[in-house]
Amino acid sequence: MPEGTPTIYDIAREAGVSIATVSRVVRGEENVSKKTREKVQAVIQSRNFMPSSLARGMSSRRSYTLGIVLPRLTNPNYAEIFTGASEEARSRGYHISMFPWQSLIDPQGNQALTLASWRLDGVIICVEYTPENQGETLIRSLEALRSYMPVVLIGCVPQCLQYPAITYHMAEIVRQSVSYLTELGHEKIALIGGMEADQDESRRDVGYLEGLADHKLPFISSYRVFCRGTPEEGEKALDAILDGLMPAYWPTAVLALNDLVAMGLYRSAKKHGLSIPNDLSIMGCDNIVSAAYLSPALTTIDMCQQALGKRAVDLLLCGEDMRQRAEWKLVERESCGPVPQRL
Amino acid sequence: MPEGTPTIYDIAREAGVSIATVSRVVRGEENVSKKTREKVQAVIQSRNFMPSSLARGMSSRRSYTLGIVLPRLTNPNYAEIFTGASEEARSRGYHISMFPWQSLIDPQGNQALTLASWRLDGVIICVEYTPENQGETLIRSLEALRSYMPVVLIGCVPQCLQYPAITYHMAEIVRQSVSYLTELGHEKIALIGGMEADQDESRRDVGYLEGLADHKLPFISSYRVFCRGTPEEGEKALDAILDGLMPAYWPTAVLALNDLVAMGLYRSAKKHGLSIPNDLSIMGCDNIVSAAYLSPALTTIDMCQQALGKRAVDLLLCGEDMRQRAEWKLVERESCGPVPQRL
DNA sequence: CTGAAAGCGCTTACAG
DNA sequence: CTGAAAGCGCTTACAG
Repeated sequence: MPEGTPTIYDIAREAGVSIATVSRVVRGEENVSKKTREKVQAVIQSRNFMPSSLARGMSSRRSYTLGIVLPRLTNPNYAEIFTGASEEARSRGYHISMFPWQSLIDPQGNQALTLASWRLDGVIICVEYTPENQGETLIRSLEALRSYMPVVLIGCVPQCLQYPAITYHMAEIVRQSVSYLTELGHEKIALIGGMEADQDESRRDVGYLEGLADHKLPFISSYRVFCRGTPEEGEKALDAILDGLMPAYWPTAVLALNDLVAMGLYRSAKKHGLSIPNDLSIMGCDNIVSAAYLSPALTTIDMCQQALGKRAVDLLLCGEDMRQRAEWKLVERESCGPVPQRL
Repeated sequence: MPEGTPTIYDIAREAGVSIATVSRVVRGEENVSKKTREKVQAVIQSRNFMPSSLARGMSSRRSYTLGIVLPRLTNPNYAEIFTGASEEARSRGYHISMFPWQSLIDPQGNQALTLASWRLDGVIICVEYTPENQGETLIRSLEALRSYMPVVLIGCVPQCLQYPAITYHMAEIVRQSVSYLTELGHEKIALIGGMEADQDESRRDVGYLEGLADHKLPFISSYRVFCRGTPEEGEKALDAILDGLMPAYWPTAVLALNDLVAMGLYRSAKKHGLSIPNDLSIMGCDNIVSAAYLSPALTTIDMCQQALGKRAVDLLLCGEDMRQRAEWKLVERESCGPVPQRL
């Protein structure tokens, strides 16, 4: 930081008052005479004085700053969560700052609590259930962090963590998605999903099996594939299904982990000469901006990410210790259609 | 912050040493006896002690934290910049945290320097040239901020700001894009651009006119439209061009402000019964992840955003006062083809 | 190799 | 309505 940065002492001296008075003016306290206030404000203006949040945070033990940590930004829906959280925080007089996942767990998978060092007023953590960040390290990190600041979790939260959280209810979502597809006549429905958490209600595969059972459809193991949430992985996953089966056994509908994966499925389908939705129906999840602009436009699940971000801030600040479920809705577009009649 | 948070005093007492010694161990100083070090480290471990960045920043006058402010996260390429900057910062022992645009300028367009209060070791600011954030407020904010911390700018930087910066050379990019399209035989080329900065080299429209002149093509004013960087705006912009002209005068190629706008153009084209690239070639800018998964895959300009983020950190930390140009490259995919021969 | 002391820039009771 | 003083949790010379 440059040398000349003015402090509260500089302002006090120049305005001919004590630092306590400057502090009162800066914090907008009422009990300052109009005359003094104006004098001090004039000096503040002229020197472009901005009090140090560091000093303020130390002495008041509040930073009026929240943190949010997102696993990766390449998935646009995290941007939505951030936007929602940011607006809600601001409207309540808080500032919010985003920290990379490495502030919690470093690339080698070690606990890395730089986040804790910031003494924030609270932090929202979006957890994605992947082989690396489930398990011990995550849990230990969170426990340690909790002794420094309140934490609210978003996503697929491990059972053992009884924190305030907003959880994705993936089982129910997938189950209802299966219903939606069966109403269109589909019976050969594949799931290209992720590895979600350790509790049934968060697991896509659990909801998938329930959905099949609801409609008395058999479970065909080659229709259920796990993959990561990128287009590349999605493309590979569908390739694997299609290349491993005779066309007569190809699924007529696929539920994708998320919209990015769905984009990969589009490419795989094209490669295999399948037209969407005539030969193959595809359903995404997240409703990212691009989803509406794919061709055909992607039918997907809107996870209401902005609202989610707002609610997380709300939950963090009200201090209640509860779990909530994230809201969601199915967005019908063009990528799901009636089952092909050819067979 | 919870009450029980341990401080350096707690550790010192428990380990039977002075706080200076604890500080030395925490900071990894050499001159501590092995025995003392181990004793202190054991206590640190057991208490999960994490020193306060606030206190540390105050006393050392360094935070080892950088900031980055992005105009909005809905454009995925900002996520790329952040990712690149984040990696580079980490490899140099710095932490980086993202601040929303409101930390600089509030929604009412006032200077809002909460950013300055954080006494960061430096900040990267991605500036987008829009009617709201050009002009006085931005410039005053930046000037004030600069007295608190080093600043590096990315993007379309107003002429009058002689800061270290990495600038987009949009004029040259558009000029060469026009060339690329003329090589495919196009003569009726439209530009759906933005309002970039006040200097020629940053202006798409300047490069557009140069490109047309290079190839002795006439400038047709209805082919040049300004719009914001969203799909909706892009769709409207092309609608306006097509609806305002007889089909015989429709452009055969369009340069879009960015990939999101290009997605909107896809939809407008479809609505007007135009097939891409047979009837209309479209070129984007940014090379966001989705670009490769549109149908047809989008030909675009890769702005090398991750590399850009890395370079910005580099520039910030080396402290040199220079302007650099951002690198870029044309990515040929399927959305640009030979001019239609029908006419 | 280790400790005592001052200081970073604020806020917060406490007096007046 | 205003000021003097203590304290927040560290780092940094300075002594020893």
